[in-house]
Parts: sequence; C-alpha cells; structure tokens
Amino acid sequence: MSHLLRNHIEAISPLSDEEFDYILSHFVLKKLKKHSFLVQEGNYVKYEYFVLKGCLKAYIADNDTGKEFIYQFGVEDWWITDREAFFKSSKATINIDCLEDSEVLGITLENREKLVAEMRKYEHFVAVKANLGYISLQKRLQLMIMGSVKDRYENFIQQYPHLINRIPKSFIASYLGVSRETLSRLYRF
Amino acid sequence: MSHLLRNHIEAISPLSDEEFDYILSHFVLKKLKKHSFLVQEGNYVKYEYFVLKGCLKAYIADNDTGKEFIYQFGVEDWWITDREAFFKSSKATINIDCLEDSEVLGITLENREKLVAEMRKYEHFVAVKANLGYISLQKRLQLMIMGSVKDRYENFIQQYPHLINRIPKSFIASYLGVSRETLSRLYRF
DNA sequence: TTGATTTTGTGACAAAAGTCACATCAGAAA
DNA sequence: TTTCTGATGTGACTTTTGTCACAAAATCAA
Repeated sequence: MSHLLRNHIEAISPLSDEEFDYILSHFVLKKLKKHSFLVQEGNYVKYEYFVLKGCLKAYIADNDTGKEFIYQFGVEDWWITDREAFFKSSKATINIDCLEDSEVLGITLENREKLVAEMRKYEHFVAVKANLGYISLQKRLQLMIMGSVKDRYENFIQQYPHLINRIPKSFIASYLGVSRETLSRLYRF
Repeated sequence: MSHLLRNHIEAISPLSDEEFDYILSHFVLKKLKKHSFLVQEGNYVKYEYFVLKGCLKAYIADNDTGKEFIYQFGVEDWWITDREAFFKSSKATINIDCLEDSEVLGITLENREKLVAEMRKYEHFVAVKANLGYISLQKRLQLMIMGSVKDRYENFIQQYPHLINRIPKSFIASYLGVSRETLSRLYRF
C-alpha cells in the first residue's frame, strides 16, 4: 500500500507495514481551505507539517515596510513549519497560509521526539533530512549572493517546475528576493 | 578539567569525564599555518572540524568571474567543513583556508556515526546542533534578502565582534555579499 | 453573464550597488 | 630602516534593481 509519507521516508529508511502504520498514528490530518492560516505570527507552533496536497507559502512580514519575503513554498512531499518556534516551543515569527485548498499531516514535538527515541530508523530519517535541508539552504544562500536574478529564476524553475503557472508571479518574485517588475522584465526575451 | 570542546558539547548535553574523554579520543588535532588549506575544491573531505584557535574562511570560488563568496568564518568554538562533501563522501566544491595560524579538531564521518550510534547524548548533541544551524542559516538568508547592507553589517558585528579589526574588510564584504567599496562607504558617517 | 478584484506588463525615473582607477596607508619581509 | 605588497578609501561613471503609475488581461464571485 502506497502512501506519500511512506514513500518519502522510505527514500531514506525502508520500513515494514507495521513500522509505517505506527509512525503514521503519530500524525494528525488537517484539511485547509485556500487563504486559511496554518501558522500565524505570535501564536505557538504545535506541529511540523508534511504536505499531502495543495500549496502553501511560508513568509516573513516586515511590519515597517509592509512587504513580505517568502522563504519557502510547501507543495506535495515537502515539510513546512516555523522551525525555530516549533523546536524552541516559542511563538511564531512567520506566517504560513494556503494558496490553494490543502491537506497536511501534522506531528507534535512530543510525538516527534517519541518516534525518534523509539525508532532508530525514524531517528536516522530526521537526521538525514536535517542535513539535506541544511545543504539546500546553503545552496540557496549562495545563489542569492552570487547568482543573478536570472540564475535564481532558472533554479526556481528546476526546483518547483509545477509552480510557475500555478501561483502569482509576485510570490515567485518574493521568493527570489526581487520586485515583481524586475522578474517580469526577465522573461521578456 | 575544562576543554573548549567539552564546554561546547555540555551547553547541550552534560557529560561525565569518561564520556568526554571517549568522545575526544575520536578526534584528531591538526595545527595549521596561515594561508594553508584545510579543505580544497576537488578533494574528498574526510573530516568535520571544530575550531580551537585561529581563524578560517570557507568560501566558494566562481571560476567564471574569479570572485569568491565567503559563506562562513570559522573561529574558536565554531564547526567548519564542506558539509555536503563530508556527508555525501563526495568531492569538495568549496575551499577552506586559514587566515591565521589555527588549531582544529577533526572527526571522520565513520567516527561521527560511531559516536552517534553509541552515545545517546552525542546523538542528541548533533541533532540539536543541526537544528540550530539550520535556523541561523535561515535567518541569514532572510537578512540577505530583506535587510539593507547596513542591517547585514550590524548583524555581522554582533555575530563576530572580534573579527572586525582582525581580518581584511574585503572578506567581510564578501561574507555580506557586497563589494568592498560599498562596505567601505557604509561607515563613512 | 457581468462587474469587481487581482494579476501582469511596461514606461519613466530614482536609488542602490558595482566597476574601474588611483592615491594613501599599514604591515611584512629583506 | 627601507622596500614592497596588500589593504583601504574615494571619485567618476555604469549597471542593476526598485518605485510609481497606469492600462490591459485574467480571474473570481454574485
């Protein structure tokens, strides 16, 4: 029996049916309407989420200028949360909302720690994930500093091929760290 | 008996003398002269390093333009390596060299995995470290996109207060992602 | 369908940062 | 000390990107 989360974990740690069912029992399913918030600035962040369906954006709002910087999109097969608030049990400094009707699986910090403590395989999975996440973030930082806007856009297309015509260009611009006008002028030629 | 690495680990996981000695026995000490390389592009990366003394820079060279982007400085109490190459046992894409005579403790991937497998405390330590590292990298990315050069510079001063008059300004500029001229013009007033 | 938002592209101009050139200054080495 | 190399500051100019304004196109809801 195939499950998105199972495939996702098994890409790193193969599991028996029982093991996967046991893991899955620690998650709760949430169904969300477009425009609803999964995480909101100032609130505690009880869950870390695995996206099953839909599309979300995680962003930081600059209260002075009224602008926002999208640091991550959450689509099928991606994890999303306010990492700092989740792990430190502090209040969120970011917002996550749905660009489309979405379905996510949430796990609490307690359940996460329980699984990590009980299952070597899950522990290995999260350790590998943390590393890969760190590495890809580092690459993004590098691209942001050394790459032109065009480089960044091309990289984006590779990373999120389905998103280009699925979400407003202004969100992509925000993710790339440029104004929507500059992005718009990029693909005139 | 106090040891820089011990204090560093114990900030997260308290250890007995025996436990620390056991951990330490998995590291090798390296002493390096100024200008020597710790990691060089194209080579395999056998170790992850904890800096005891001195100052190093980790940077990516752009072969086209001849420029470099410094993504991290390694000073006392910091870890440094080519993370991707180290964990994936692939060839380095970055360089790390010494800005001063330096001393580092290196641990191989095998020893690291051995310690993680044997000692719950060490496993906890590296997991927490990975998380904190991810979070601080995320903040740096945010600052890079949303913050002005001045914001970034002020943040740098907070993070590395000892480095400002210890290393050339051009290195700081590279870390901040601007030209040295732009940085120079910042603190004219 | 229709009217109202939202999204998008684009021109004109402003602001920020990069590039090049050169003079000065400080520190390392002979 | 003297010489030399590398670091730093700064002016002049170029390039890139941002900002504002507005019109056309697309999308959404009643």
